Amino acid sequence: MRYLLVEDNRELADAILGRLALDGHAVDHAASLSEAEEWLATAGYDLILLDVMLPDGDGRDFLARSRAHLETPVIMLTARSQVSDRVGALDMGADDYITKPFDFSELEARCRAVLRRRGGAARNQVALGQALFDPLAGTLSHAGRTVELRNRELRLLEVFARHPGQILSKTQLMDRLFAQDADVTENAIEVYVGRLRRRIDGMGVRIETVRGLGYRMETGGP
Amino acid sequence: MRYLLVEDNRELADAILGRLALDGHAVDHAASLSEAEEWLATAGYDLILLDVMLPDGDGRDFLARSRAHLETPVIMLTARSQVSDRVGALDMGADDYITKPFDFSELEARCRAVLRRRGGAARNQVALGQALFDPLAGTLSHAGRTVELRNRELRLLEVFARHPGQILSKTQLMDRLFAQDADVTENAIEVYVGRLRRRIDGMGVRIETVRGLGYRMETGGP
DNA sequence: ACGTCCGTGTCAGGACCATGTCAGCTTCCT
DNA sequence: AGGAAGCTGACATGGTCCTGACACGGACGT
Repeated sequence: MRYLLVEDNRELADAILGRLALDGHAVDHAASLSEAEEWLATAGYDLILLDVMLPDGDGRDFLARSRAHLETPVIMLTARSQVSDRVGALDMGADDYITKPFDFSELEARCRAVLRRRGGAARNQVALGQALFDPLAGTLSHAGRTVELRNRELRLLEVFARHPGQILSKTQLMDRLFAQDADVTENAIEVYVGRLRRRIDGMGVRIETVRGLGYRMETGGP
Repeated sequence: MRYLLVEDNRELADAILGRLALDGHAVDHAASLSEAEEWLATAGYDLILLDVMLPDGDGRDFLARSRAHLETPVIMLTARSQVSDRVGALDMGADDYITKPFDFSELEARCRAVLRRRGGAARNQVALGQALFDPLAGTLSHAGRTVELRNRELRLLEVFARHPGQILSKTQLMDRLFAQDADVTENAIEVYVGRLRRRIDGMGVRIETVRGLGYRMETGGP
């Protein structure tokens, strides 16, 4: 899953980033509302964790403005358990809220709960060439055949699907698949590309090697 | 990628220059704000690394003045982790900041992140005559035909695309293609120009030889 | 608590290919 | 004609990439 964390306290942000990365999620970090908007403009997220107090505005106002054209679920991080904060959060369109300080396991539980609630309703499938990619189900279908992808393969294909035809370096892919501080060899990417290739073989989607630069997904040919 | 490093400590500057050159980036160095302005007037950059304390002024003031007509992303290099420095940086229009002393790999990660954030959204295909050059995909298309370029050819064409119609000496091209300390003959450039020519033959773009001076890309003719 | 299974990341060995050099050739200028 | 500059086919080389095998650890069921 791909999260966006909007939180200006770097210490707390790092802690959350680390913890969520342990669960295998890709988490981007914005320290302000303007930064959050940049992230949102460039990528789709499954969940947004939004602080209330931010250097350039109030998270609730931001949410109210964005709700019209933003369907991603949002969990608010309220500084204190002030009633005003909590009441406002849900009214503004947040899916849940959690008060600081909070236990990480509780945060994870809230995330799962919100994702379950949202994910059950709308499931969007993406066309990849003639194949049909369902990120939520973790499947790829083509010509009546359906393959199931595992966690890492799924995330890898998600990244490729978001940048079709574009060369993605192994470093870029690592940034998406692993946590910043994760100590992983680039070889891991080679291995996962290999596994993904074997799995999607003959499904109208292929991943080409561009020697020295990275990989590129092609959706055209046979 | 083309970076501008604004840093007055020569020792640190050299270290950064060396490291970034290893990644294949072209990095120019300015030791003061006035020098930085000269560089900015002559060339376009993909990213600027800007120190806070400079002999002729404060990097933040410089950034605040320039932000209106400067859309290049900026990473601030703050001397210490002083809160005043850090808070100011983002408000002044920096895209990110990093505190000295920092690890080179972290600097690289920040650079990647900022570039991804900025450039990730709009896929910029460049028109080269009647051909369409897609640096991210590493392809050149013309009249329904598409050729794939490899690493060195791609970088070479990138350099030419950035200076269309301009004569580029073999030395200039070598500086862009190879690391500073790389021990490469000028003949390598001749070889790569030849390979690139063969690949883009008939695509409305050609590279002319200017005897004794270098090469020049022309986009006009057949 | 224990055992099993599955997903994950590393490693080593090998195949493959982009790369840079060279030598001989062509082209251009004087 | 002669020399200098540039072009190109061929080649050795080193790096990049692929893959089977394996160790590890968490998830899960019993």
